[in-house]
Amino acid sequence: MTDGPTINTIAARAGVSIASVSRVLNGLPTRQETVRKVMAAAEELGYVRNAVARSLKSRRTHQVAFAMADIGNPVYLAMVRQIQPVLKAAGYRLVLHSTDAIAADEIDVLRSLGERYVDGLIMSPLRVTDEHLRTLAAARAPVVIIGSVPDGTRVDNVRADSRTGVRLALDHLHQLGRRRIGLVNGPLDTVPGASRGAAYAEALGALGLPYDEDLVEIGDFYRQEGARAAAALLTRRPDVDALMCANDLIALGAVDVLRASGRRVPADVAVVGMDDTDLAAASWPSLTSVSLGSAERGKAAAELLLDRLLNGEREPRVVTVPPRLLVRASTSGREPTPQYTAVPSEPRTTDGAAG
Amino acid sequence: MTDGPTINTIAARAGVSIASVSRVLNGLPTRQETVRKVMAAAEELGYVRNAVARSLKSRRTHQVAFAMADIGNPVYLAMVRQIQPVLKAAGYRLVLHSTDAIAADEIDVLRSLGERYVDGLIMSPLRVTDEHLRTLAAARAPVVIIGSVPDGTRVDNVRADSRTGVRLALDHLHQLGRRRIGLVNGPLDTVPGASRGAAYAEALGALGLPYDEDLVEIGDFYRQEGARAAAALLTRRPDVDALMCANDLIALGAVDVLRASGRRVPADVAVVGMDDTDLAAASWPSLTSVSLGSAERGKAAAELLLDRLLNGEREPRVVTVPPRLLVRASTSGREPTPQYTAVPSEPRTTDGAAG
DNA sequence: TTGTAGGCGTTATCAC
DNA sequence: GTGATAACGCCTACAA
Repeated sequence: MTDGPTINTIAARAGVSIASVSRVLNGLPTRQETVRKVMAAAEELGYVRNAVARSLKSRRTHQVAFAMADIGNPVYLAMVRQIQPVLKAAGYRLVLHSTDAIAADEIDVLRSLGERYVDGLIMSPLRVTDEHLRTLAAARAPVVIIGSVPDGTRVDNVRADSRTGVRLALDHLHQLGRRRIGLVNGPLDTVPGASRGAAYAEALGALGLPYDEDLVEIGDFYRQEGARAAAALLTRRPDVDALMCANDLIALGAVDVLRASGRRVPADVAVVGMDDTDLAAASWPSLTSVSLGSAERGKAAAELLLDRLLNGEREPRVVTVPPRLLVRASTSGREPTPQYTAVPSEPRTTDGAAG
Repeated sequence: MTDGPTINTIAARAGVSIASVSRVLNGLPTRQETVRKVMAAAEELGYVRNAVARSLKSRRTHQVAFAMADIGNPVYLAMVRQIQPVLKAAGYRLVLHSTDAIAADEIDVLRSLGERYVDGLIMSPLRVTDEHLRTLAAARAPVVIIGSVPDGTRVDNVRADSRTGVRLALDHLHQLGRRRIGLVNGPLDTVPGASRGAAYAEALGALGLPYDEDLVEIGDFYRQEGARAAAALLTRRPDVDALMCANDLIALGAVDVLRASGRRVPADVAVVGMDDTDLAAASWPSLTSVSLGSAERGKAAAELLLDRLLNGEREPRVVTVPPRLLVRASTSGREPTPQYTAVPSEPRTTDGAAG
């Protein structure tokens, strides 16, 4: 663990100048003999390039940051899983930030781009405040935002379409003959909560169903909160025959409550979740869920960022990932063939525990 | 997005030398008037320190890397969730590596420490080969290994104890009156597979139960592989009354198969998983699982590393995290109060989708 | 208290 | 081809 060798060390050892060492190491045209000497010296000394010095000179770190609200949330993990390999293939490292959904922290991350420790940033903020937009405009490195920003914002942007997603779910439930479809939503002051609430009302209208506020309950995006909210809704409207849930965790909580109340899923009440996290396929009954394409959004964001790193001056682009309805047992009643999609199909990956 | 200001820019603007600027920015004793001028100039110019130049000089990046086998695996995610906040609190950034369980990639990560883009590394290798050990000994930055290394290896090391873990599970099953306890294991050439297999045999012996190779089936650490292996075992031994599974995914696959074969869980066959991933609590019936303390191991590793970064020359330390049996419905038959442990209890974290 | 100058390890531009 | 030499942005003796 002593101080590593530098090109100076090598130059001395090989009896050449540091310029020659650098040339050899970078594959620039050099006399064979020199190449040999330098390579030999580098080999013997166990030389490794210093990435920091390199970055200072080249103004490139080959690092990209991903800032998410909560590293514990499966949705972001699905994104990380896609982002990581894309960046890795392009020779970039991934730096992770978890902002705990605090706006100030997100702003901080944006500002810290000025430190130049990364070449770019992918960020998935919970809300987009004016301050976000201002800081964004002044950002010192390319940024890709996952989540909607106001039209006209000059930034690469990857969006989900939860409006269509909710519509898909309600159409499905309607086709199954359900007419008293409840909504268990998250807080309305979050972007997803607001948009899903509005989409629910709109979809009901399109189906010719009345909007009944007794059928709507607000909780939070957790299993327990979902359970609580579902229970409240069931008390008010024991005749509900379907529950649209604003995410999978809420849906799992709803299933818990339905089961506890002696109702069968889906025979008595059909349940639809959202986000299609790993838990949807793993639960029993498996959960019908609207995928908002977390994985695709992550991949698209990584690709947008890489593209901009190569081509800094192109126009900002907006990518919208279409939703997809994954019908499983919680609405169809037929449990699909067991198939687990949580882990990639690489052979020989184990669970990493030792002992 | 033009070139950011440097201390030179500020010095010019404030009419002082770069040394004074640096002093002010670092809070060294300076005349009030100078401080004022420098701060004003810095403010106006929107100055942000360049982390790369800083690192070159200070030889510290304030970054730490975490190398895991597979970013898709819940076990590693549990570790990342703990590692991240610990590092963040200490002012370190987290760089993520996913090595796809390829030994050569892991060696690469170890070697790349010479590039000095991080101050230290936490690594959770699948197997520890001689080359790992050699590269480890020559590593140019502090490393913490999660997973067992040979005794005497001079490296900070965090271990699970799957031997005791398997023992806990088998004791539990035995107490429930189960006597024909099968094992659905992963590949024997992985560290976890080997140790869990041995632990199973040992625990049976301690309980006075015979070892019957018909009760043991090898698959891989995935749900589908687990299902296949469980099916094979059931065909051979239809009278099995409990299944010990080498991880949660295998256990979920086993439950699928048991259900498909008309057996009740746990009435006919009790099932125990391992690792206590989020899926264990989320599935139905909820899964009894042996926690090997992934979260604790992650936290311990981060703390060991931080400690060494402060105190480079202390003796290597070995931390062993004790296992814990979490009894749930797949063995006890009583479904516990719905409670979701996948996400932290921070309020107001949403699922991050927008639209 | 402040400024000058050297160095952290590389890359790149010059002459030679 | 090769070797001095000047950046990259910052910190820090040392000198003034």
